[in-house]
Amino acid sequence: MRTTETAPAEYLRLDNQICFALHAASRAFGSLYRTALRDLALTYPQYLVMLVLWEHGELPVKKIGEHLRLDSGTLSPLLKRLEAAGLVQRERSALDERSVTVRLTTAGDALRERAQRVPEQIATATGLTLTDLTDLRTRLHHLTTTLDAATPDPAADPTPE
Amino acid sequence: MRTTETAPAEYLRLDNQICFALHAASRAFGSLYRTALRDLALTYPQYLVMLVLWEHGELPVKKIGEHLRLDSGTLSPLLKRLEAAGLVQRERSALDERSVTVRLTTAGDALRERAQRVPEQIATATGLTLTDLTDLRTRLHHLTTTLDAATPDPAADPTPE
DNA sequence: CACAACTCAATTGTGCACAACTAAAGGGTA
DNA sequence: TACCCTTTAGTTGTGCACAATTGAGTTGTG
Repeated sequence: MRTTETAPAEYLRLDNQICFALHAASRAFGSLYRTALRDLALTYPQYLVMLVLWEHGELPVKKIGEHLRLDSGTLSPLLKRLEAAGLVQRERSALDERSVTVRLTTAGDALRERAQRVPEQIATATGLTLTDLTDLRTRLHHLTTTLDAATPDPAADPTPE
Repeated sequence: MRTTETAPAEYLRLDNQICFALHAASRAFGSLYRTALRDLALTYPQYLVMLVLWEHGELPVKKIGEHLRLDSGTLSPLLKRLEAAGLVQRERSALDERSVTVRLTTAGDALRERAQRVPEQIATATGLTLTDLTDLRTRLHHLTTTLDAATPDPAADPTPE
């Protein structure tokens, strides 16, 4: 007698692997970025924040969090480190004193130039064609959207009778 | 005058998105697992370790690390927490005193039963077919292998003249 | 105006990832 | 046997992710 039926087990084992595959791939990307970003003295999440700022110029913490799906618990200390590195400046908004505006310094803006070559390095390392990269990106984006929709928001009212 | 050519910029921006897509997808999976594993009182990485042990029964720390691509810096404290929870038992090997064997306790083995339903919940939440899941898993696995090969091993001799 | 509800950032606490290092044990060779 | 090199866990320190909480500020409503 077995504790498990084999029929569901095969199916079930599969997505254990998909979650692990995603976890491992994410960490492998992390290692690669760590290497590529060493010269810029940025961590990978710091680089993501800089990308958002390079694109949008100036944003409140809240908006950065929306772009990156991160909350203040992660961003506050990260932004302090970027400020300590002289790359950004944080200033409490005059219009709404609750909000803190994050702005690039001259050094932060200048770093953009040196960061230009990073993505190409990464793309080469993936060994994928532009088409494959686009396709994978699309799938992952779609997957994230689906997963987010399927995950109950911990802040949501659990029983709104 | 622009600081950046538009031609490479389009190409370069793309894989900024792929790395972010992977990062976001990984974290979205994390949230989903956090919810699914709440009843089992396991974190997602702890669940991965348990999966390895359920499959292989008894392994030294080193082997667990090879399966999950994790080192002792991550595994040692994690395994201590699993031991404190009564799920595993750690014992220094008699044959090789450097090695620590990790074994499931009765409770750890019993948890397998309750964990059976987790993967199905997850698979459903992805909203993907079995075929799509398999395909994505394969792509990610391949991507990880490629990335690992492209990432210089930090422990490797940097200039072997 | 008063007050409740909400918003935003920051803080606290737990856990994971990883580099760098330490310590103990094992294995090989002069 | 003595010495060196390697292997294996563990420890330390830094940084990220996230839940829960705090506190200041804002908004809506009576």
